Amino acid sequence: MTDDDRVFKALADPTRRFLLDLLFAREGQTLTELESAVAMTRYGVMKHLKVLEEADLVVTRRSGREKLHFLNAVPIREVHDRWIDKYTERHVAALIDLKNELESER
Amino acid sequence: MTDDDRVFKALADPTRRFLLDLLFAREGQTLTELESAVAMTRYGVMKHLKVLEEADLVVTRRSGREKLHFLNAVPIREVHDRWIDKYTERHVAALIDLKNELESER
DNA sequence: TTGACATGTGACCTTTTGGTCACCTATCGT
DNA sequence: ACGATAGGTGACCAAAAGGTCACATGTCAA
Repeated sequence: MTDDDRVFKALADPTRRFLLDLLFAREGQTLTELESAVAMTRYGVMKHLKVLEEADLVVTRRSGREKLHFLNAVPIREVHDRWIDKYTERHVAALIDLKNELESER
Repeated sequence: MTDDDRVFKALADPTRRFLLDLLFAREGQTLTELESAVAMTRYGVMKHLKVLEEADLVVTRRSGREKLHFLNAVPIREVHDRWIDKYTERHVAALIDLKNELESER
């Protein structure tokens, strides 16, 4: 499995995207903190965090008995740059689409 | 299942990303053409294309007995703008401002 | 030092996903 | 008209993913 593949697969699950949202809102949360924010047992959250870690979307630091989780945006940026930009051609395409959209509404 | 979810799930599979690559390289390919480019039966490709269509990443047009497939980058851009930029802090402010400006003129 | 707390592991189950196949319909060219 | 060609459907199967649980280790704090 390639790095890209791991990242895309990790992003495919809504719970995992929500965990990233939580870490984006506040870095350094523990498993227990994250667990309390989703309707799922600790074990489910652990599995999701493991997937995110293996995709390098989350990095961790031990602090005593706690494990702190941090969002790492680098893989997202890489996927973004290597793959998504190719299809979005943003600055030009967005304007063209918007123009068409507005014209069709007249 | 939300639109976002469908798009992320569709992008999670490497074969589907490859199909998008193929359509990016040459638009309007038929099922048979696409099939010949991947190590899989026609039925497998059909299933993947169905997932891509349901995510609106691929749009189609019938032409006689052929079905032509086209890449549609709009959902990718939406996911990109709504979700990925949040983590990558890209410089898209100008475009977004312009979009908002144009939209407010409606 | 001992009980509560934070995390970890492996087995287990269910649902989803990826893929194939038999069979079917529609359309083209001659 | 008719064979070849393009695409479609539903059943089916194996593998992977999502989730829970029993049990286990390490760490804090009084």
